[in-house]
Amino acid sequence: MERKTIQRQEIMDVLKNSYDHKTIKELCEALKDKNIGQATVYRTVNSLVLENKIRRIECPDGVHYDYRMDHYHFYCLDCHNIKDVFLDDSLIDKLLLNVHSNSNLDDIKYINLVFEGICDSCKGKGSYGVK
Amino acid sequence: MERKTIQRQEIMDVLKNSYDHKTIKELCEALKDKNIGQATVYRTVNSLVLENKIRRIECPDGVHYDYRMDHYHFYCLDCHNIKDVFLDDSLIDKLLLNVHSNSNLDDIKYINLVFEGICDSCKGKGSYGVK
DNA sequence: TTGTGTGCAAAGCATTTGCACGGCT
DNA sequence: AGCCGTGCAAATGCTTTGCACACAA
Repeated sequence: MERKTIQRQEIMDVLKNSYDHKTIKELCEALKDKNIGQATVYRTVNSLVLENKIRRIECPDGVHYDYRMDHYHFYCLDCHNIKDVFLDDSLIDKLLLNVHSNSNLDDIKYINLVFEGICDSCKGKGSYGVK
Repeated sequence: MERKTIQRQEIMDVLKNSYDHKTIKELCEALKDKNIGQATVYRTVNSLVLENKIRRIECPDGVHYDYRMDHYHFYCLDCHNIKDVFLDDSLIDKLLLNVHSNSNLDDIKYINLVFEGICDSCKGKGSYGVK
């Protein structure tokens, strides 16, 4: 997929202008007045991920997307919010070096990394696990 | 979920004795002569993941499971095989410290980490991306 | 023009759920 | 006995696909 289409541009725009991390459903919702079919949203988002233009965030509550590739994410198991996690580049380098020396894998194209836990505001509530 | 049932034991046994990283479908397949319903497999596996007894591996080709929690995984985008990746504990500690200092999150219960790339044997073939 | 992208609707899968029954404790 | 876990089948939900048309190159 290489062509610049209106749909592709609109989808990127929604992702760029979002402060949250949208799911496919939310993307469709945000684009509903633009008359873009959900099949197009799926196809476009998939190709953007393959091109390393956007990040796919695999969370327990489903898949979310982020238009930036320079950071990772934290998912709160209590409130289900996603927070950005910026890691030092040097640490990522060490990580890749470690993978290489321990497993002899040196051609890594993508890192799927999500931390799951309890965020600061939820820790105060002490409600995790309470039904 | 706490009870020791035959089904729960059988499912753990299959995972323990597998060298690959089974999907739900493969688990059901391996258990088909044991007369265990797929709903039970789903329910049991989900609770085992929540209890941190097994690891959920989110790959582009679907979800796989590993009965060990002491390592991470690499997914080959070409041959779709999954390889174990052992990371130094000290590095994981640094990772968590980095998350804490950069994002103020210190209650992390689970790390979802999958490296995606081209494995050694596929690199030789040079067939990645060729249709 | 030519082939790729799009929309729509339907198909395809993976996962969850309702319900009655069975088996741990 | 009481309740949780199980099996079955159906329901749900997410994602992909077939096809005809539209549009970027």
